Amino acid sequence: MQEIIGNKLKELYPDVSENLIQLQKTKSDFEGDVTLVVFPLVRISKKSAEETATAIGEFLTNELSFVEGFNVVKGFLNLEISTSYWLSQFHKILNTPNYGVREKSNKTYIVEYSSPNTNKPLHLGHLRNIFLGFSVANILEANGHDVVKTQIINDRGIHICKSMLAWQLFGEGETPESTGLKGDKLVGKYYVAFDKKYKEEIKELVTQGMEKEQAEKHAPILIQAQEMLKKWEEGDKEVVQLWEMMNSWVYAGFDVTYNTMGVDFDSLYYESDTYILGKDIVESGLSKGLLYQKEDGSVWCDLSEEKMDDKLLLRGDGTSVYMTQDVGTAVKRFNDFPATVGMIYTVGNEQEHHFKVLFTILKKLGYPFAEECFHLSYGMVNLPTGKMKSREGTVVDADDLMAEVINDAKEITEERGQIENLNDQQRSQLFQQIGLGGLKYYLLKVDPKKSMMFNPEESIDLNGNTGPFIQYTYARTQSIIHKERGVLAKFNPDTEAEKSEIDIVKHLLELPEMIKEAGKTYSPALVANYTYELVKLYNSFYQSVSIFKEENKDKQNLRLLLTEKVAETVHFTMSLLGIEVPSKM
RNA sequence: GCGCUUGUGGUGAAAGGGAUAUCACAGGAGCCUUCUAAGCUCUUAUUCCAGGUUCGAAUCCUGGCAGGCGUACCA
Repeated sequence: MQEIIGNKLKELYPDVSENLIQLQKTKSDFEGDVTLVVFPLVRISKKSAEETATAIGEFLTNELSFVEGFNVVKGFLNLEISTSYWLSQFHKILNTPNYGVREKSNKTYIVEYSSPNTNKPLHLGHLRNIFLGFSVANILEANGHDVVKTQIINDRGIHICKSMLAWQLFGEGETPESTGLKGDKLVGKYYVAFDKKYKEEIKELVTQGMEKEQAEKHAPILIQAQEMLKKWEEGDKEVVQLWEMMNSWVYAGFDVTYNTMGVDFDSLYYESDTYILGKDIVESGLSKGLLYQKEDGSVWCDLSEEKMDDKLLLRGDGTSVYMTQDVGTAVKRFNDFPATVGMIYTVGNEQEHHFKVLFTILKKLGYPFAEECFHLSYGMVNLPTGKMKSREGTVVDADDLMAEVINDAKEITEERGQIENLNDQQRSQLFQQIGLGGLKYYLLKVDPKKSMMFNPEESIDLNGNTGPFIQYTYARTQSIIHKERGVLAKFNPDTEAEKSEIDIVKHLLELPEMIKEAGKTYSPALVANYTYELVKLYNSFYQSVSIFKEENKDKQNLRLLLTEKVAETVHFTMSLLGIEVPSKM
């Protein structure tokens, strides 16, 4: 429509350019469907806004059959568009296969999310991260791109050795099997055990008269952990074996969590692999003179031009830091997937500086893909009690939280759901869909940039702008669709239509643009808001007209088709958020 | 100190420079003999402050104020 009106306007004012034509939805307080903002055009028309608007309104009403009338309010030209126009647009939608999905672009995007440490279980913060990354991957796919979902697994380093050591010291041979604990939980338990012992030792040293700072460096258990790390780097057989065993526990535990979450990955990168490549790259960068070395042998990247502090890439003793490994990972990924035009790092905003530095270093090392890296930064999830700290045990565990929301869903559904005809397996699937749907929607509907407060006591809402509300509406559509068998005839675009029906059509027409925008801005929140808006319109429609009591077949048909299309769209957009929709609830 | 970022009804959020700022929750008033009331309809209440750019600013710029994050030979 933008195009048609734009072209028409050029007949009236040959000088107008595309960007002067601002069409938008008419606000609900005014008559009309589409509004042209005429202020930008007054320079060309050389008349007042009101006069210009009236002139254009008259012109368009005469020239375009679908413009039925117009009104002018303070320089805004509200155009009234015919019902038949909207219905013909709806007809087009019905005939578009995979409406909303864009054509193949032959471009590859890599989306990284989760990227856990292998020394503790996943927590609430990971949930926001993973749901966000997973959803962005889906959105990019809907935009026609090939997507590689990946993560970097931080499986080595001093923090990993800490839980290994604690297990060795206090574990008495415990295994997930012997304890019945999930592998990641068991390992996490020893990470906490390490910290407890460590703090005790510090306290003891301080009472013996040592400065706190010194004590923190000289606690025997820390020294032991550092020795273990060294042994690991040297390939000590026993340590590596222990490392492999405990990591395998953690992975088995993570798999269970990912499975419940309904997310997956296409490729995995391990820090234990990529840090070596990182070191090689840094050394070659040094020999090319792109990096510099200090007297103690440490290697740095000069960032003074960028007004940042220089960044260490290799320690004096030749060991690597986090950044070294990240350089290696990035290079490896672009080698593995040469068609990549974008790499999205889903990582919390606490690491914004880190990624700024990373991308700068990659650029300085001469990798053109540095331009294609993007840090999808999101705000922290806070608790009413303050910040989550894993060592202090103030985290909300991912598994626990999911179990809790699923249980909430169970209670509420048993109370008011329509589940008489479902068997046990179908019921538990439904509870999971609702509980997780609520949780995912809750975490995704907010702009990722904003930090958020999460109250586990109150858990998640079920009314209003929530996942279950959308799921509920979907279930309604399904119940209608199940009854409609045989009723549906061919669509007749010449029928009459209610306002609530046209409103749905208008919103459906916005789907492709929304998908595009969400892909461009990596924004699941946009998808969530769109879907919410759609089901609200549908519920309003649902309440105001009857489908099966309608005697006019064409009208009834339109309502059924709208129901089907809304259902299909909700299914699609919710799937972009990683949320399932039930046919009954 | 410096850098990034956020400030919108009581609470949580929305608004690609456009009209009288939109939703939800909570509060108030209604709607089930009718396709699922986890729903619908109505109602009360909001742009941190001060300047500036613009025909037009929640949005852009400058300066404050307040919160968050960062500024490691940690990850």
